[in-house]
Amino acid sequence: MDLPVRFEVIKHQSGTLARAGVIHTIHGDIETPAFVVVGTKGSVKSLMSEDLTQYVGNQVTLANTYHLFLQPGHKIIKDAGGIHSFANWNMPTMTDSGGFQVFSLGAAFGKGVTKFAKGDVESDTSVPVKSELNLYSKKQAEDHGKLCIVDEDGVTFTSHIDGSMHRFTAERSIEIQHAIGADIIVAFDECTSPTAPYEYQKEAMERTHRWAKRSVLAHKRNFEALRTQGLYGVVQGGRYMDLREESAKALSAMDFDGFGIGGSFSKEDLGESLKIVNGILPGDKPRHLLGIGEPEDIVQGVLQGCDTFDCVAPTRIGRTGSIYVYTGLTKETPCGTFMYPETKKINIRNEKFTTDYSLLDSLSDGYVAQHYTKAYVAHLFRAGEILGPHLASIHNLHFIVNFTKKLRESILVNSTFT
RNA sequence: GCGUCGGUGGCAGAGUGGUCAAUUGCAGGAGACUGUAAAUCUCCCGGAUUUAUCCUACGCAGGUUCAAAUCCUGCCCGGCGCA
Repeated sequence: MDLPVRFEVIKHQSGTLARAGVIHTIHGDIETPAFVVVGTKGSVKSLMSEDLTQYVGNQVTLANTYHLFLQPGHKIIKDAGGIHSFANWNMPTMTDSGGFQVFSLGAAFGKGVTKFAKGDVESDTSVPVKSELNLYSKKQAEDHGKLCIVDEDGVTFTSHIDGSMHRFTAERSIEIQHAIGADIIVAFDECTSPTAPYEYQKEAMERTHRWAKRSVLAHKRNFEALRTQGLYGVVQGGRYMDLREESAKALSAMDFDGFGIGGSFSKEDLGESLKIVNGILPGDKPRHLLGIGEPEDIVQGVLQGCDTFDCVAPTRIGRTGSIYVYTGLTKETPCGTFMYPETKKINIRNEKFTTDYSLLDSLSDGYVAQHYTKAYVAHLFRAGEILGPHLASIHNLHFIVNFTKKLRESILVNSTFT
């Protein structure tokens, strides 16, 4: 019997960890490196499935376990026949475990912290070194200014929707992901804040390893799921190279179909960090860089051996008026292994675009880029028309999906056979 | 014509003797956004300028006062009512 998620490397690039390959799933193949479109609540914000297949051209989407669990509830998705039929996503899909929400609703809640640390980050001393155990209450969460609290066994969330309390454990997350039915599911982990001190990062990482083991066991207990869904484990360790190394080793020893690389990074060390991790992770399994996907980051990730990337940036910045465009120049990767197109972002709401009748991006071959002008999209944004964010989202997604595809082609053209 | 209410920054609309270059919303200018608490958030928004400060401003013109967007007089303009 074939594994539900099977990875095939087609070419390695000499001198780097970059590789081109294919991830085979029951709902189709994913040619890697590939960008994964994010549809957290089973919806790529403002896009219907046909927008994805006809105008974006992505191969795979990612939904979120925590969000779908709260709304509409995984039972409804299961009864609807799984996420593919429920959302009309006729392509490979992934679900994230909810581990990111431990960060976004926990340590990062109300603090404006992102998983990317720029430069030196002051440690947030309010982060407890020892996990808060038991005795959780809504009031406690409010006192801590967060909507979730972590303990050894799992995480207790206060719903950001209605304040109701919910409990996630490794087993629970896997059970929900089985019900949702994505092709690739992810072990429950804790995404830590870049402001958390070393001691906490280490503790959280070790706990994530324990959850990873439990996730594997929970997955193996479900024979139906085992036949149709692949399970990824998540490497943690934050900004610390020794922890990253330790985490990669620990996860490599477990029986996963692929790996996610999660947690927080410092912008400067992203490449170095990935190099260490991917130098350890087994070469015959796919590696997904969780939540990172600005063009330059993807170049870094591909060079250092990552195969897939998801990121909310294209849709989120698109919705708020930032448009990816090519500059027309080419850039060379740091080690000179291949050339790639230089990109930049423009703010389409800027005054100067109101009378700019040129195409949204004449150098991009996307449908939106080639059929709508900057002046028109600028008008849509100014007029508050929903079509503005919609077109911007389609364009940015097509742009980044295609940008990643170009990197794949570079590898195929320039590289040696494996 | 008489009576009455009102005329505030691009617009709407607070303020009704000093704490007012004037609350707030919209419009406008710019920025942010990386496993989506996000069709969101932040900053700027009379002029000159380095914070300070100075200048010009609350229909127009005078006046009262140490001090007026705020009080008084006249004028201009608008709504409503009565002729």
